[in-house]
Amino acid sequence: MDYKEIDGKWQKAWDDARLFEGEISDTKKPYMITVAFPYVNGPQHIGHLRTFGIADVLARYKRMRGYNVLFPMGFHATGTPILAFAKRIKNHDEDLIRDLKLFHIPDYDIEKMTDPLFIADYFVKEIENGMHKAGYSIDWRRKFVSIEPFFSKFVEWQFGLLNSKGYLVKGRHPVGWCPNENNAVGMHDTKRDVEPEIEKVVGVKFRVDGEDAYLMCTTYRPETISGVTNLFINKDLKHVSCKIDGKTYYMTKAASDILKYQMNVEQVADADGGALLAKTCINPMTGLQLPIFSAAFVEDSFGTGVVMSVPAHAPFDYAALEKLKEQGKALDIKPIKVIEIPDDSQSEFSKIRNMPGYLDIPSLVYIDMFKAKGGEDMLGQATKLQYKEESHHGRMTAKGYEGMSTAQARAKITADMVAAGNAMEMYVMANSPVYCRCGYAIVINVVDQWFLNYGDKGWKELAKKAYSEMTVLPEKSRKAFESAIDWIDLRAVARSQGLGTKFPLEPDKIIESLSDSTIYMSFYTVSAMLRAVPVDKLTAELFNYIFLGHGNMDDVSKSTGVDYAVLRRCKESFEYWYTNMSRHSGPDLIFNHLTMLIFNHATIFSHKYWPKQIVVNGSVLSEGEKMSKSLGNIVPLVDALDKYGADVMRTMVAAGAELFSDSEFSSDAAMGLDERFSYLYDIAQRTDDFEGGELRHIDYWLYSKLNRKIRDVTEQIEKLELRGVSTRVVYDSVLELKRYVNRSEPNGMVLKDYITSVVLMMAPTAPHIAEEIWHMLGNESFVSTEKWPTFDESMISDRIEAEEQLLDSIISDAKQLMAMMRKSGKDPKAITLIVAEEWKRQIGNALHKERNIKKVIDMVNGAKPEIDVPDREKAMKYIQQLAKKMNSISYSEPTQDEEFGLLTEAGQYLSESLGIDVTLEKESVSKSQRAQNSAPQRPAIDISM
RNA sequence: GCAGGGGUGGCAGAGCCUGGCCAAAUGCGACGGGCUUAGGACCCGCUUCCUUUAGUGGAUGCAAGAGUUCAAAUCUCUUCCCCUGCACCA
Repeated sequence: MDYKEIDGKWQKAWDDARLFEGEISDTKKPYMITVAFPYVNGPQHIGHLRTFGIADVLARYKRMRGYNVLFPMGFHATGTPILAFAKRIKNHDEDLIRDLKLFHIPDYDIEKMTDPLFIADYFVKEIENGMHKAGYSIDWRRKFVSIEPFFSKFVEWQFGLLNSKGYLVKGRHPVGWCPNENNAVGMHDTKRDVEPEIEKVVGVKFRVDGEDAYLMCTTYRPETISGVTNLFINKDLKHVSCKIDGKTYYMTKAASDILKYQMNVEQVADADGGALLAKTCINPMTGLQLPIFSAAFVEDSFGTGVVMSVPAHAPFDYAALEKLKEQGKALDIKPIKVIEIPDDSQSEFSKIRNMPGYLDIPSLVYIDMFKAKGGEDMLGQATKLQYKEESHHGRMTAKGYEGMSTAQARAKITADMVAAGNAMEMYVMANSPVYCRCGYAIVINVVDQWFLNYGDKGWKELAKKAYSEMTVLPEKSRKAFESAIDWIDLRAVARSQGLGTKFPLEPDKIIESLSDSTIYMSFYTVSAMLRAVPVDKLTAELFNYIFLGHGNMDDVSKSTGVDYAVLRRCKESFEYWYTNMSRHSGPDLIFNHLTMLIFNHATIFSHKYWPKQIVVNGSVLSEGEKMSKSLGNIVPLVDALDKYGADVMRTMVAAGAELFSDSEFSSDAAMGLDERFSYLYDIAQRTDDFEGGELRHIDYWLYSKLNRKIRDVTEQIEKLELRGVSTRVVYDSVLELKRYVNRSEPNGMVLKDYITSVVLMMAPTAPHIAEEIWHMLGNESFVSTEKWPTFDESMISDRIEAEEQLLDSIISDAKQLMAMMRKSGKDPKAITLIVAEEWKRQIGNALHKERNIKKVIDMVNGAKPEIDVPDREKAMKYIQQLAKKMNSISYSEPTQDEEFGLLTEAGQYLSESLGIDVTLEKESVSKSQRAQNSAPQRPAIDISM
């Protein structure tokens, strides 16, 4: 098949007919589909086909269901990536240039890509071209780019609105920070692209006995505070005393240098580590006096450089104390156990705890466990396992928290301690040191920032309400959104660099590029009309009128100078289309864009304009691997479309996997699809070669399969379970047709009916081939706007399908038998099939129903027999045989005569398939010894030699 | 660590919600055979083990273990393992 020619032909025909241009209608219900617009910093590869392709399948399906469908598209260019792209070109970045060449981008264009606007413009065109070639049913009149001035006006309006609602707040937030360059660093700004992992920990204050000063220890395990027996410092490090919020603390100098980014730390004086060892502290939970020792494992710049020691629950602490004891120090320190692991838990701990020698010191158990195993970092591994098992199975024994789970106690103790002023929350970098590209180690800075306050309670409630009314596909991603809505809190909205809209409250900043695109979908409803309006006329008043219905047309027209007809059409367009919108994207956007979209819609638009559906889909693997530059398996979309055709690619990538999982591109699968499409195309061409005529068993079978298919596929496509749709429509249809054609001479009318419906069901995923076959079948209309087929429940017959299956099992049984005979040198001449008697069916059905042998025996052999049998002894034997496999007895619908009739009709098919004469007889008249082996839907087979 | 998703035959992947007709669809791959000058095309068979030289039988089996049930890939619990996300970044 010449896919390229077919694709081009129908794409042009659709364009000429302006088939996909959405206009509002009085009679048809709207259905608007929007996809997260593509970011224009690179060409499209086949991965893009997934989200956009699925959306297009839905658009095409809904169109066939009679909806007035609008599928618009725009382009995203705000933020820093395009600037970074231009910078890399300027620096002649070889990797990037090589990638671009892979996509056949000519040198003279690459040279111009030092200009960000050129880049954006270039890829807008590239992507639009690819989308056209993929056959998306997009209304292109509405496209816009997110850096166009008229869109910026819309974004400014939105932020003004959010500010007036009080959702823009100034706040403080921990970020990875380069002390050298003085700016925030994310993963992309670090050496080897390491994400700085910021963790919240608890800083516990231990008051120095007899002084108004404290030693503070950061800990992940506040539940063990009452088990603290002493503190550790490293006396060889440089220490200082410093003031934090009026209180004096001792810590290492390095720690205080780092901590000053996240709190008010003022260094007062140097402090001598050795002198600190002479002091003691008070445990804020138990009041115990704690000595201070020196230990080498204490790190200079992690936390405060002061560590609390819990020998019962921390292998490092236990080991350090043991070492001290060897030196004659810390002799009176005894581990204090505060967490107990029950004996019956499935922990490693409980397996060996009761061995002699463990004086109720959990950490010692873990240490010995790993000592026995040997290997590196014995204490580290012991710590890890103990932490894990105590977190999982542990129960508190500490005073005041007895019986609590470790997790509960951790939260409760933290809260109690903070409330009493004995602890504070602070941040540490879990994977420190992380280095900025400039070479400096990154610290944590708590910075002032403008935020969108998604933590606002009222707003959250509103978002939850909006979400609860939405359809989410696939259903199993629902929970992810629920936790995202709960979790999302302050979100920084301004950045110091990047393309985009200026932040109204701080005009030297740019609005962060996910924040500027939370409600842009609504802009599609008016973009084509507003493009003609001078930008300075796009005031807040105008947007308030169009999107919120504020004010009246005359006033707005007068004050903005915009023609009232334009205003009215914009308002009508928005109010029509935006009542029914489905939003599509990949799962990576759940925790940011999609959640923000829910929040912003909920607060900006009135209830009827909230999104009705969110669809999240997986991505695409290329030949079994994730697409990546290093593997070199990135396939440019346009190349693939040219090589395999749009429909093969659409079916494979968009419909090749379940919604949430990754689909896979492979040339094998492409060949497989090509074969099936070709088969459908060929057989459609031949429908007129066959006569009509009275319907036979096999015709009813095909109708049954077809109607079942329509029923199931309709149900699946509604849920966008496209893998099921494509296997049923493409793969299964070919299998069914092959069987139908093999079984006997096709009925031309039946064949055409079948193919017509299959083509209609193919239209959303494989629209070009569907159009081609549709017209080949003699239709003049576009299949793209035809009606989706309906099914007739009465044509779906389990029985007929089971009966056809019976033929298959007879054939395979007989083949097996003949093979066996030939193996032993015998030569089969003819086959007799012996159909089981009626009483066997009755017994089988009774057993199936009653599941009770005695009852059935009674029915045959009792005082008042309900089942009439010719020979009671035989019948008893038969019951016993069946009883053994009670669970697998199925109900037999066909009577002996019906089964006989079916086999008679299929006689020729059986003979041909087996290559041997097949005759039939009933059990009662058969003289064969094998006749008694016959069972309902399992005729006995007698082979004569 | 927290949150979400998952673990099915050589591979991919259905089935699980609504337990029984499930040794488990379908596709790919491997193997054997046919067709053919040839074949990456097409057709047939086979792809857990045992049994049977006239069949429909049996065992084991859907990460591991336990439970519920007449009956478990499917329901419940526990454990192990894998993937994704954890923010100012599109």
